Amino acid sequence: MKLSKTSEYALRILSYMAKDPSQLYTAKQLIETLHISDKYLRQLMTGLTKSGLIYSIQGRDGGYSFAKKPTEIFLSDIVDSVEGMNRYTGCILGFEHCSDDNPCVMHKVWVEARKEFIQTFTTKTLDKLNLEGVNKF
Amino acid sequence: MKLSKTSEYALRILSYMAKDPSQLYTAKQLIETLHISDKYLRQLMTGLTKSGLIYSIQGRDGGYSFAKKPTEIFLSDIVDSVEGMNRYTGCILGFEHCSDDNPCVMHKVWVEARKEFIQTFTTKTLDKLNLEGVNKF
DNA sequence: TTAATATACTATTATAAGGTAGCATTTAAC
DNA sequence: GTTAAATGCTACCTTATAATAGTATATTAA
Repeated sequence: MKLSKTSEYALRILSYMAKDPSQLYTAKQLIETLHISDKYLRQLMTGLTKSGLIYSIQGRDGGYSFAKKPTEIFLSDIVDSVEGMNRYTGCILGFEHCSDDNPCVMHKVWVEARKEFIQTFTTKTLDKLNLEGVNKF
Repeated sequence: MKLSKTSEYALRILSYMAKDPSQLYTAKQLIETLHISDKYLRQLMTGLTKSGLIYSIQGRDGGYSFAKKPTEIFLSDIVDSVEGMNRYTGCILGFEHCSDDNPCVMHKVWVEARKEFIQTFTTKTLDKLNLEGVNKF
């Protein structure tokens, strides 16, 4: 019931940016505000750029900004772009061929338990979060 | 939204054993039926033994059996004993001090999303699973 | 008491995730 | 053009998880 560290970072960064979505953010600024290591953040941002959630401007006075509006970015989009689709689906017992039609013994329990999670993350957009105090930590 | 491989194995093994809970199962039998590697399964079983879910009988004609009845073993007990308590709780954004009183921006969303998971795993016991075809994979 | 058949323990190896380093590339101010 | 300030790329290092190997210990049947 954990997401990867990389997902945590991606959600933190984009939540922070969503508070003022039209701004251009430099890597330096994000690093200092959110306390994420330099090179790791850049890698992550490159990934988010390639997946189309943000765009980057290279060179002097460059930085990152939203490519889609926060009203159009679902939380699941962020997780999916970092972890690869379906990372957080799949059988809890690790069976390859487990499905609704051919369920493992824990299938029903697992599917119901994660339904709320998937439901929330595929319907909530970035702007729906209460972004007050987004960088207070 | 994943559990560790070790949790997967633990759930698989105990689900299998729960179909005939009074039986004494040898490591060999579990390995052959469930296709888990020899030494890894033994390590795992030693851990489950220490956490009090099963007991082991050493020596010739030994094996593993339930220390608690499947009706008394919650799915969360199994996961907790393998992963350590609270492995699947904690803040989705990785903030140490995030709590109901001092929530991060995603706290509310996250708490609601995982509620069903925690609810299910802390209330469902092993015997409540539909154990038909537990070893068909 | 010996041999056979179990589990227990400890150390090692392999793989994946997380994180770091250095150089290359791009762009705007001057 | 040159320089400064920004992102991009690739390779490497570190740490944690997963898996393996070998030896020790326990128990029972003969």
